[in-house]
Amino acid sequence: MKKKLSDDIRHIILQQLSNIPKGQVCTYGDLAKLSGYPSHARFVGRVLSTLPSDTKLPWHRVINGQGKISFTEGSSAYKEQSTRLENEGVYILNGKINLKTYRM
DNA sequence: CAGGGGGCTAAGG
DNA sequence: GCCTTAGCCCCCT
Repeated sequence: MKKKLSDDIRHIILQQLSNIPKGQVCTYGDLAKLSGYPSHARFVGRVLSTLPSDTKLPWHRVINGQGKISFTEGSSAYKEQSTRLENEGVYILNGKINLKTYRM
C-alpha cells in the first residue's frame, strides 16, 4: 500500500486540528501556519475534505479567512458544520462567525 | 508532462 | 458588500 498525500504534512495538520479547544475556531491559513506550512492553506482544506465521516477530529472548527463556512449555504455539509459549532457555543450570525471572539 | 480544479488568501476595483 | 486577479500548492485525469 502506498501513501497518497505528503504524509508528514497531513499528520501534522490533523495533530494541530485536534489541538483546537472546544468553543474556538481556526482558519485554514492559521492551521497551515501552525503546522509549519504557511502557504498550504488549500492543502489543509483538501485534507479535511478527505477525512472519513467517522473521524473524531473537530473539522467543523475550521473555517475560512472571511469567518465563514466554506460550503455553499444550504448544503448538507454547511448545515452539519454550523450545527456542530452552535452545539459547542460558537454562534453564527448572518452566516458569519466572529473571528475576533472565537479564533484561538 | 499538461490541464483543470479545490472546504484558501490577500489585495484592488 | 460583491467580483476579479494573482499567488499558492497538491491531487486526479
